[in-house]
Amino acid sequence: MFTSTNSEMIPAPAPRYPVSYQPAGYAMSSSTPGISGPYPNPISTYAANPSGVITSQIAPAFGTSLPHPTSGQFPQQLNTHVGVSSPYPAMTPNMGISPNMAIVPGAMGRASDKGNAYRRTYTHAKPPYSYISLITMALQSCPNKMMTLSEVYQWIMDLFPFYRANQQRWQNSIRHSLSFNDCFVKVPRSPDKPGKGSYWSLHPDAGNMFENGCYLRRQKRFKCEKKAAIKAAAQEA
DNA sequence: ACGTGTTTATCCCGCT
DNA sequence: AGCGGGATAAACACGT
Repeated sequence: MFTSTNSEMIPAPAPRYPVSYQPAGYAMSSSTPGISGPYPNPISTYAANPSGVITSQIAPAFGTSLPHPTSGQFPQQLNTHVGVSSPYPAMTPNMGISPNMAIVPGAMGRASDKGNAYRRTYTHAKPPYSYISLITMALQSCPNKMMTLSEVYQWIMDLFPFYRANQQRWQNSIRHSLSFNDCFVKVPRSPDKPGKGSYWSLHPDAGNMFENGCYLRRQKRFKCEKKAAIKAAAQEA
């Protein structure tokens, strides 16, 4: 799919987005030895012209894979000796199975796993990221750092098969997160780009909420003082 | 009608 | 136990 590393022109599938943005390519990497996580690797975005031809590759904001959910480190920082495509450090044979991993029948695994009837995979497990971090990653992956609600949904579903089910439940949570958390701000559509819903972006003062920390839980919730003051005044009246 | 956005409520969990 | 952050449910308003 979108896994080519050279710069030749690659015909893209029918663009889902009118803007010059395509979501991450998918690389299930069944040939990758060791852990074959369901997460795409690399996570890259591509600019495509209106006819759907990719014109350039945009450097991914989050490196070539997703950050480790608790250390914030990327796989290549954690592990350089195997081609790990999941956001976790590589497993060694005696590490056991992490609680976040699902075990599915149909072994592949690395050579040392031969005889093991199971393949380690995250495919059906809930990704270990909070909705806030998922939204943040989605927004940061986009060249202009803003997305519509439906683009956020699509980004999450493209990357995490888990979220292709029970959409009503988690999408409600996404809307709640966007609206409730001051770190996300609505950006009105420009008149030349009519459509449904606003764009969402990260509050400029929110900083990098997950930079050195945990992708499950922020150290502290970002609160916009101005917004709080307006809210307090409204309740006073 | 449906998607989007806001708000309130409740539960859970980890931390102090 | 109290608190804060997050997940989920649900009611409601609004615009297309």
